[in-house]
Amino acid sequence: MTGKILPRDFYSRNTLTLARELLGKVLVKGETAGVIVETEAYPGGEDLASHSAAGITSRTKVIFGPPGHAYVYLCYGMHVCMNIVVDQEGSPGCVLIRALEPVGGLEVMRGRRQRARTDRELTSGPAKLTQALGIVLDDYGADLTRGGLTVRSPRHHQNFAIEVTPRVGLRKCEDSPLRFIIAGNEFVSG
DNA sequence: GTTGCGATAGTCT
DNA sequence: GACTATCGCAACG
Repeated sequence: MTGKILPRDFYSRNTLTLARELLGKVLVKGETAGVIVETEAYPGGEDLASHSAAGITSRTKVIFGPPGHAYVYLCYGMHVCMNIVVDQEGSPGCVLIRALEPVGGLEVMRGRRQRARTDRELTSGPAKLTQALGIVLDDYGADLTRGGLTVRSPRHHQNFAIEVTPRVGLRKCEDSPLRFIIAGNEFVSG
């Protein structure tokens, strides 16, 4: 179902490049897996919507560390969202994973997301996909090049068109075109 | 099918 | 003490 784990070097490029490159890659946690079909870039620095714009805190420190790690945080007091730390150590940058197309462990996902009435609702949103894959706050800082939470190449490469739109759910910098989706994919969020 | 709103807790001012 | 990178339910059409 999935190919090789992506190496550290893959992640040490700029944030916008990674937001595009991560589309079509496979996020794997335990026996569950999904193809990344929607991402958002949070470059830090000048981008005031990035959590890292406020500087290094206990929550954001992983974003300033080496790339290829997970930045997991709690949103609205009840939802868990997952980012991938990118760019070189010392340069803040991360990519929010907003939607997946489930490709493995569907039965496990359905068990974790009883509210989902269709398979589309399993992973068509940032907090839905973490619930479906069993990603929790304890996965903060996890190394994505080894262990139970990894990102891999797809076994069979497919061509697809990429669409760019503004990011979702922001009050700051809401017009910046930093959201990337696989055009026409059914599992992209609404 | 669409719109509106309440829940809930960690983080920073 | 305010704010939040969301979701799901209820009430419409």
